[in-house]
Amino acid sequence: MNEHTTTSTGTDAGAKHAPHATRDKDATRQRLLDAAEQVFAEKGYHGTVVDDIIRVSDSSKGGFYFHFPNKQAIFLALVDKLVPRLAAAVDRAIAAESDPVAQLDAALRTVLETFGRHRQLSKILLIEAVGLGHGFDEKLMRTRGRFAAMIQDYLDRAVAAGAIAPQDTTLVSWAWFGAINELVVRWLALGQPERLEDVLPGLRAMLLQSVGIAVSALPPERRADHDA
Amino acid sequence: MNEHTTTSTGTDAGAKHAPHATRDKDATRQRLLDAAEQVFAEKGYHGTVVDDIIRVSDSSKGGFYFHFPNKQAIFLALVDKLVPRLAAAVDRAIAAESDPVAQLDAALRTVLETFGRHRQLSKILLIEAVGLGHGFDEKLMRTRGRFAAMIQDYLDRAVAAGAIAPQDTTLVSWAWFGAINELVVRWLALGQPERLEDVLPGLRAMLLQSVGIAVSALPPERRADHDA
Amino acid sequence: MNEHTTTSTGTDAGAKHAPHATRDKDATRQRLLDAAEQVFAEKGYHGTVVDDIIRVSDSSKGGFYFHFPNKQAIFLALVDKLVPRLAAAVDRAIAAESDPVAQLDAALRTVLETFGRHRQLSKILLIEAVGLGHGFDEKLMRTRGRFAAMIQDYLDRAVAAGAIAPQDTTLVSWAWFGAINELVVRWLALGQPERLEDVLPGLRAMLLQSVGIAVSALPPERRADHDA
Amino acid sequence: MNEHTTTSTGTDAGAKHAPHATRDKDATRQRLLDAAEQVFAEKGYHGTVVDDIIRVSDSSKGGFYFHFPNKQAIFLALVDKLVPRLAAAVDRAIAAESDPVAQLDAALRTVLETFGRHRQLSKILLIEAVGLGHGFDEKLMRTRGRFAAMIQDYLDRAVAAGAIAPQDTTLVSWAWFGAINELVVRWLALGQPERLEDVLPGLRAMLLQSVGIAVSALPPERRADHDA
DNA sequence: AATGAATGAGGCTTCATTCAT
DNA sequence: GATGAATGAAGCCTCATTCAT
Repeated sequence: MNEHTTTSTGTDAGAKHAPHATRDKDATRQRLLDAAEQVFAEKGYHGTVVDDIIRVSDSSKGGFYFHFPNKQAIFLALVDKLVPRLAAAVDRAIAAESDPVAQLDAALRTVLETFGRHRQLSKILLIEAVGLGHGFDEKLMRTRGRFAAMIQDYLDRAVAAGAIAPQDTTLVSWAWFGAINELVVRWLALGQPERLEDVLPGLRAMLLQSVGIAVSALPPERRADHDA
Repeated sequence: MNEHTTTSTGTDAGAKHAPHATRDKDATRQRLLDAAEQVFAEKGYHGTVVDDIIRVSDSSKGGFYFHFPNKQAIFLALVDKLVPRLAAAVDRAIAAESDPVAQLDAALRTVLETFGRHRQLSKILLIEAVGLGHGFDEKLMRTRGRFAAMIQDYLDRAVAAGAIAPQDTTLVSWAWFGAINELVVRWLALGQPERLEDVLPGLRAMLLQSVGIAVSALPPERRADHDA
Repeated sequence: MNEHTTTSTGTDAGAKHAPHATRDKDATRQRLLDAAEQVFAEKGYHGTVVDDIIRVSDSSKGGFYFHFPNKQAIFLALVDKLVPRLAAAVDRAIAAESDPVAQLDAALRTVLETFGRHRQLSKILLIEAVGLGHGFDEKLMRTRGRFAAMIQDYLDRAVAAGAIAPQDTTLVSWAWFGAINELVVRWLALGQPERLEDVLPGLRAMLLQSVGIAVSALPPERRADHDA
Repeated sequence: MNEHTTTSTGTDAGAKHAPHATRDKDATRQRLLDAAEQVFAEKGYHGTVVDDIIRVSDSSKGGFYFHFPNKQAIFLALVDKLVPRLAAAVDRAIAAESDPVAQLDAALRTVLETFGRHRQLSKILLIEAVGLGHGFDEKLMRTRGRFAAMIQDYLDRAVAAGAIAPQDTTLVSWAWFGAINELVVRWLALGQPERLEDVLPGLRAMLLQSVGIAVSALPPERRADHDA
């Protein structure tokens, strides 16, 4: 019934006299989001019933509908929280490097680590959000497009920098997204490879080569072990 | 798309003495499958109501449940019909060529043409079948794995033939599948590019390069026009 | 119990040239009845689906509805076959004796042996036929009433013969029927006692005493073992 | 018939500050039970549709399934409410007397009066609950066994008190139960005799004699119509 | 007589959402 | 803000029965 370790707002003790106990309100909302994340990842969107979220969050029907207008809304709120987070992390990683190859390394590592660390979010973003129909589809494609755009942006800058030859970066960016996405999904669904990060060396090589950047001739099996 | 051509007895044109009136049974089943294909593609799995299929197929509740034990079953029947069809077509295309590059060209062309021609099947296979939960998930991953295996098989033979360097073909095959898949999904959801086949040249170049096969330096925009 | 070999008409070999194979017709009907008996006893009236009967009888929907207008009809046909059979057997047993006590012994033994031998019929008659609603209820009460009437008839004759004192034989006959019925049901449902016939001595004593006939003072535990 | 007197909170007449609005919840549940009692008695278990109960109780589908997991559950809830009620009443009646004969009189009177007053409950308990299949059967036999055990307990005490001779009280108790049961069923189904209580004298005499207690030749209460 | 595909009314149950407290 | 009982539209599926062959 209570704050269940309010992740986000539990620490700033200053806000003692918030009007109408804002803390608890936020806490409830957060508990609902946490529960939703867990249940959606576990049972999928349609497999999840609002009561599941209520139960796991230890709140109530009324509480749920006070914070979210409907089931779809909490799902989208979840997605909307995840995407910018990941996007920002990738942006930061890229910005920290200057060499295109190093940038790709950094970005890839960020993506894989993020997904690797948050199975639940990953499932929601990459699996559960697919095939939902209605307004979901566009939402999802916009999300995917956003990732593709980030990749394309990176590629375009690489082209501009002369690091790679001019090419259809739009197409390539979607293809890259698809490739990365599939490996994550495989990991989520099949548990292969054991550690998601293990796909990094092979994936890196493949992507670089795909845009014309020669990769050292080392056999990937070798690299996989001591690369990073 | 609705071929109605009864698979089993399609050859004897006269068909005077159809044994056990198998004609009508198969025809009804086919009408149901056709309707299901249409409705599932349009509304998605959960958006589709059994009554929709009944109505479109112009049959009845009882008829539906006579032929399929439940809603899920007809969906899987659909998928199970599509996958082998596509797989066989690709196999055939590959078998018709001997040069690895030509094989990839042929396979890719087959895949894109097939999907391009059958929007509905494509949506069902690549979008609707995702995130369905239950026993669906494994089913889907098995399907994807099957395609990945086909790609890997191709790649392994290319390695054996010395056409490409040894590498982690498992990883690459999934990545390829993801890349191709994503471009088809984009086309389905966003309508870009207008004709799915237009992704062929760029995709082809990208994939070949990704495994270390140098592709002529022609800018892809150029090639797109007279390649194919 | 499922003789499949047409019980009723199987023997008169003369009827070779019956019009339109009457033999088979009756055989099918019998197969359906046999199957119905089995399935009704197993699953109860509502738990039984017509398809069950079809399957067990190895016939067809059409066949079923050719021989019986509906599900209810085959059930009633079953009951209507059983009741006269049992009634006649009891009548015969009674007629074979002249002493009232001997008559009761004979009748009781007949009833218990019949039920004991035909669990399925018993279940249908005494359990499944109860609480069916509709026109069933009256049918059932008529059946029970018929048995009660038989008992009353016996009692009345005993009264007339001076074997027992005048009393409300209507009431007693229903009570007797209820008592016997309950012991059979208990055996059917609980399997107690192991052999239905084992209730005979105790039941006999109780019934006789209930109408004022003194029974030998032997403790029933004793009698139960070597009486029969 | 519909007492609506909430069992749990019925005593505090003021009930101003009902905690957690338990009032309404219980009231709804009770309305559903009342409605179910009525409809089940009228139409039987299978003849009753959940919608009937909804309508009569003036509640809603959701309300029904909020209070009971399914149709079967409300039926069993009904039975589970009736049996202990009757059992307790009988126990009380017996405890109030010391003489075995007086005890039987009291118990019998209680049973017949209870059933006589609650036709609906009686029908549910003695008729509708029979032949329901599934888990119902055991439930029912347990119920019947409970009544039989009560009777047996009474008889055993009578034996111990030397009021009746040692005998197979298990068998007799079931037989008694069957006899009583049948007379009630007859009254329910055939309306004979007009007042259920009218079976008392005859039944009493028969039961007492059945265990060896001589009943005075006095017509009990004039011997019910002076025999038939 | 028999076959079995087809029909469709109707049943049970689910679950997103509302609302009085 | 929170609670949880109540609502009811809608979905899936069953199954007795019909009917063309």
